[in-house]
Amino acid sequence: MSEPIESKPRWERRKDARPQELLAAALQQFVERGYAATRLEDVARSAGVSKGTLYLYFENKEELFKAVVRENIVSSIGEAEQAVAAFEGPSAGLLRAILMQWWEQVGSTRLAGMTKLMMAEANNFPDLARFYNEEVITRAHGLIASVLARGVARGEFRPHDPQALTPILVAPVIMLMMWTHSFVPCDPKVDDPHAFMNDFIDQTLRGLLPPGSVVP
Amino acid sequence: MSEPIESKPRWERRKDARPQELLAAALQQFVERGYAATRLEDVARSAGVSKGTLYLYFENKEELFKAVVRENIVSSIGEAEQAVAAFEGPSAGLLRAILMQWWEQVGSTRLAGMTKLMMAEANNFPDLARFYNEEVITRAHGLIASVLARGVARGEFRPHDPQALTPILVAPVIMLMMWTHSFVPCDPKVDDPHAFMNDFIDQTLRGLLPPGSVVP
Amino acid sequence: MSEPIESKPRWERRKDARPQELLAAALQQFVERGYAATRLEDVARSAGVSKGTLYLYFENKEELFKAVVRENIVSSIGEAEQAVAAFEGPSAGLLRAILMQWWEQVGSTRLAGMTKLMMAEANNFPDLARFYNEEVITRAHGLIASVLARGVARGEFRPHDPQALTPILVAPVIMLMMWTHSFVPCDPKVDDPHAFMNDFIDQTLRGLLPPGSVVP
Amino acid sequence: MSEPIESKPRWERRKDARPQELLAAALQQFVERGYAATRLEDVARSAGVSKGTLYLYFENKEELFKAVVRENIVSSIGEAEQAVAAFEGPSAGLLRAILMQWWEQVGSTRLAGMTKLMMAEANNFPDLARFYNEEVITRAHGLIASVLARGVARGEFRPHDPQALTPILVAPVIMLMMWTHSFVPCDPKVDDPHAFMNDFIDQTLRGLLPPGSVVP
DNA sequence: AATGAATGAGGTTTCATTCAT
DNA sequence: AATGAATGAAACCTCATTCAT
Repeated sequence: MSEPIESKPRWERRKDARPQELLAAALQQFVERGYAATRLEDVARSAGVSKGTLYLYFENKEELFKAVVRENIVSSIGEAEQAVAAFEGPSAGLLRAILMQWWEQVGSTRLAGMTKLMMAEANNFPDLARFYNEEVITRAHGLIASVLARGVARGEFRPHDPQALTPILVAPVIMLMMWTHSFVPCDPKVDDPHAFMNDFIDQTLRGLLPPGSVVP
Repeated sequence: MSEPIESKPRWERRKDARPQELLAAALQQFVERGYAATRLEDVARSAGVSKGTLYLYFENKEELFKAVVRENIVSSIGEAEQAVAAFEGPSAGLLRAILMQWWEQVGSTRLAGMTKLMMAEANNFPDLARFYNEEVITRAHGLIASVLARGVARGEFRPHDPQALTPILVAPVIMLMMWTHSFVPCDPKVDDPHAFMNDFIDQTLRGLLPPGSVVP
Repeated sequence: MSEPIESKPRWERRKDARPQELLAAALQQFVERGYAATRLEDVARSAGVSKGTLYLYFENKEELFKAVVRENIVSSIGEAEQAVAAFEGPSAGLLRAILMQWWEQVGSTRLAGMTKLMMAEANNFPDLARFYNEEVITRAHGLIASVLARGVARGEFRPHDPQALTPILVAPVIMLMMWTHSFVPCDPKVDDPHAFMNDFIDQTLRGLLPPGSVVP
Repeated sequence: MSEPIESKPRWERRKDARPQELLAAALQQFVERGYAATRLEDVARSAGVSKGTLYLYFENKEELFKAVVRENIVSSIGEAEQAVAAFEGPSAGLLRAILMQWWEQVGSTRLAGMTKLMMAEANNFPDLARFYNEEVITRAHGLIASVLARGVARGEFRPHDPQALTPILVAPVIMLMMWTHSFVPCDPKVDDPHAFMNDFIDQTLRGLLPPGSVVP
C-alpha cells in the first residue's frame, strides 16, 4: 500500500530483477492476507506481470511461498550478536537495548508480518519451519540467553537457567508483533506499542533482581 | 436378549448426542487444518454423518466455529470467573492458580490450537475475530486484570495499571500455546510446559513485588 | 405395483381423502413464491405438519403442485355463463358488467395468483396447462366471445370476428393480475386497479363502436 | 489449402467472439428454463466452454442475465426511441409502426421469452425486477406514452392521460409474448400473431378516435 | 520470455426425498 | 399415520494451474 510504484518502464526490466520483484509483491500479499487467502493473480498484478509469468519463475504457490520466506529471513541477528559481544556496562541496560532494538528494527516493521506468517503456517510447511527455526529462532534465543547469562555471571540478575527463561522473556515481544497483525484492527487493546515495551522491560528487569536486593 | 439380525441402517438417529459429536469433530478439524482449510465435508465424515447433517445443527461454518468456541473455551472462562470471585487468600496464590488452571484446561489440550488458529486467521475473518475478541479475549483479560487489581488493592503487588500489564503478563502462556502448535514439532525448545509455567509464574510474581520489599 | 391397469384421469384421484389444509398451505406458498422457490418444509410448517407427512399424501413436489392447481380451478365461470344467457339490455353494459365482475371475483383476489402461477409454469407442466386451458381459458374466452357476438348481432358493436378479438380484449385484465403479482412491489406503475379497469373498458367500448357512429 | 493434422486443442482462444457467444447461449437457456432453473454449467456447455470461462466475462449469474437484457432488449428500445424522435406524419402511423417493430424485433423472437421470464420470476428476484423495470419497462412505457401524448397534442387522438392508458394499450402485445411461451404449445388459440397484431392495432386506434369524429 | 484465456476440481450451502422410530 | 433426523445430489462461485499464442 505504502510501497511506491516501481517507476521503471516495463520493457526495461532486467531479467535478473524479475524474481526479486515477484518476491517483493508476494511478500506483501502473504503478510497481508496469509498463505491460503493470497491469490496468485493479486501477486502478479501487484508485481505488474501476468499470472502466467509467476509460473516461469516458481513451480507453484507453495514454492513461491517458500522462496518468499527464505528470501526475507536475512537476519539482522548478526549485527545484534556483535553489538552484544562489544557491549560494556550493566546487563539491565544491555537487555533493554537489545529488546528495544528488536522492536524497532523488526517488530514495528513489515518484518513482523513475517514472524506472524511463520507462526501461522509453520504447521503446514515443516521444512520452512525447520529452516526458520534454525536461522532465526535458535540464534535469537541464543542471543537473549547469552545476555541473561552475562547478567547472572556479573551478579546483576538472579541466578536462573537462561535457556529456560528466554522463551518466557521473549514472548511479550512476539505477542506484540502477532497482535498487531491479528486482532488490533478489531480492538486495539494494545494501542501504544512503546508503552507496552517499556512496561514489559520494566516488569522483566524487576523479575530478574537478585535475591536480597530491595525492590525500588 | 437375542440380538436381531444386523440390518445395517443407512443412518442412525442420535439427536441428543449429535451436537456434541459434531462439535468434537469440528474442534479436531479446525485445530488440525485451520479455519479456512477445514472442509465441512471432512468435519461431517469425521463425525460419521453426511454434509447435510451439519446444517441441521449449525447454520453455517461460522456458526459451527462459534459453537466450538462457546462450548469449549467460553465455558472455561465462566468457571474461572467464579473461581476468582470465590477465592480467599493471597493474590499471588490466586494468580498462580488461575494461570495454572488456564494451562491445564486450555493450554495443554487441543483447545490451545483454537488460540493459535484465531491468531493466524483473525485478519481474514473479521467477524470471527470480533466474536472471539468479545467472548474470549476481553473476558480473559478482564479476569487477569481483576486479579492484578486485587493484588494492588491489598498491597501485595506493586502499584501499576492492570489493563496495561495484562497483555504482557499473559503473553507467555499464549506463546506457549502457539508454540506447541507451530514450531514444537520441528524443535521442541520448550519440552517441559510445566516447568515453563512454573518459571513464568515465578518470574512474573517477582516482577510484581511491591517497592521496598526484599527479593527472596 | 398394485396400480390398476385402469388409468383413471389423474385429477380425479381421492379428492375427498386429501387434507384440504395441505393444499391450502401449498396454494399460498406456490402463489407467493412460485414453484421452484417454494420449499416443502415451509408448506408443511405452514400447514402445521411435518415434512414427512406431505409425502403420505403426495408422491412428490410435482404431484403436490398439480393437485393444488386442480383443486383451485373451480371456475366460477358457470355462474357467469348463466348470467350472460339471462342478461337483457345493451351489450356494452353486459361487457362492462362481465369484465368488472371478473376483476372483482378473480382478479382482485388470491385467485389472481393462480393465473400468474399458471402462466409462469405452463411450460414446465404441459398436462396442467392442457387441463387449465380446457377448464378455464377456453370457457372464459368462449364467454367473452359470445358477448361480442351478441353485440355484433344486435348492431351495437362493429362487425368483427369475436374469436380473434377476444384474446386482445382480455389481455389487459390478465396483465393487471400478473402485474400485481410481479412488478408492483418494486414499482407500482398501476396503483389504482379500479381506474385501470374503467379506462380499459372505456377504451375497449370505444374501439367497438359501429361504423358511422359519432365518437362521443 | 492443405489442412494441417488435426491437433484438437483442449480449448480455443476467442476473446473477441466469446461474449457474444456466451450471451447467445445464456439467452437460449434462460428462455428455455427460466432464471432460477438455468444452471450456469449448462450455459457454459451450450456455448462450448467451461464453467469458469463464464466468470471471466460476467461477474455472476445476475450480471450475466443483465447483460443478456442489455444486449438484446435495451438496445432495441434505444433504436425505437430514435425512430420515434425522427418520425414525421400521423400519430396513428407512428403508433402502428412502433408496435409492429416491437413485435418483429422482440415479440416474435426468442427475446419474448425474456419478458415472460421476468413476469414469472420478478417476485423472487427483486434486484432483477428493479433492474428490468428501470432499463426496460419504464423506458418502453415512456416511449409509448410519448407517442400517445404526441397524438393528443396534434388532435389525432382523443384527450386522455397517456401514463394511464399505456399499460392498457401495451397489455395485448405482452400477453401475446407470454402466451407464446406458455399455453400456445398445448393450444395455439392465437395461431396467427400477425393477424393478432393487426386486429389489436385496429381496435386500439379505433378506441383513440377523437370525439366528434365518425367511426369508419 | 511473456501473456492471459481457459480449465476444472473443490468449497459452501440448499432442499427434495427417504426411512427408522 | 405421523414424525423429523439424515441423506446426497446439485447449484453457485473461486482460483491454482495449464497452454496456445
